[in-house]
Amino acid sequence: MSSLIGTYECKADTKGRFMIPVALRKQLDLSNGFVLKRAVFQPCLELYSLIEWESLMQKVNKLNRFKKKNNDFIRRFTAGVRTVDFDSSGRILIPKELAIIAKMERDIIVSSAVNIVEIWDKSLYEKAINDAASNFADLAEEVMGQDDGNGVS
Amino acid sequence: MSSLIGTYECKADTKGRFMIPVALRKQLDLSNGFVLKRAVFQPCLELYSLIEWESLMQKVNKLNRFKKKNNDFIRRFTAGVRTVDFDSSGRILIPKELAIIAKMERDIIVSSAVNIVEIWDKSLYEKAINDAASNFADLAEEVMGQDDGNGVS
DNA sequence: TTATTAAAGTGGTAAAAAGTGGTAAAAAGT
DNA sequence: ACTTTTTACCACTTTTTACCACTTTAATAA
Repeated sequence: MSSLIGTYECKADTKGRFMIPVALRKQLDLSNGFVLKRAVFQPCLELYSLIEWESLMQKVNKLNRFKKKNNDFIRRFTAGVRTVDFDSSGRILIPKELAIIAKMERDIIVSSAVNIVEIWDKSLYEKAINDAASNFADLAEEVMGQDDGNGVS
Repeated sequence: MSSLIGTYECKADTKGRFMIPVALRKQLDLSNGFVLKRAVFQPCLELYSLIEWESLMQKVNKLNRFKKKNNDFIRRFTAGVRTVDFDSSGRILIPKELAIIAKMERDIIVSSAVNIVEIWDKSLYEKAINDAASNFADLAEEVMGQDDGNGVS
């Protein structure tokens, strides 16, 4: 699958449904449904095409479950998976539990991340972006910002 | 066989019964009953379809029972195995001993783990998930390999 | 053993909650 | 200006919850 492009803002309705922006929807393979899951490191959700998910699971399926590490990995990685579909009007419904995990309110950010789509509550998204930005600044300064005249300006 | 997909939250009634969510139930082969057992590594229960269980038992049966270690393993592994069925309304009853082993209270998590279903007390599940998150990067690297473009983000 | 009692398990149902499908009007894009 | 997309609803269906009443199994005491 070619990589997806775009960050979009949308609004959820009272039932927790919202429309995936057309521009993004056009890039998705709608034929087989999707898998929505909680992300591992961030309070957001991830949307996989079913194809993508199944091929991941095929790999996971090869793991020996009598190793605790594998067992833990499988559990953590597949935590909070749900299948979702677009309804007749092109909306998806975020299951209650997942909406709670990602602290989703009205304003939603839908953002492509290579071959999956991330779904965020808007304010958390902005926070994450800002945090990442300031970390990056620190990192850049630490690595490149020595006062010896050889730093990168 | 394609993998099971879904993490659901349910509530047990006073008798320790709860409904397997339809979405998950639809994915299960209901014709032959199920095997419920305590997990090896974690305080949770595992639900196997009979097919899945048979194939696991076939592996176990290959072990040489004249070795004490194997014998001990088999005993422990098959301890607390129970067959369960859905009742007329699609509920399953967790046998008392198993409920105690998994410390199950009202809030239950039912979660697919590739080809079996794990059943957890909610608070223990959350704890397990959070514990796993802290070393997920290491886990993922070890379990799935990395940086080959097919890894897990 | 058998009668008595407690605990575990079964079956069903009304009411609440969650999810589905649709549409008119507002907003955005062309 | 007109077409497309999104929002904010409403009405409806399905699923789940929280019960109650009953049957079976197990445990205990006479």
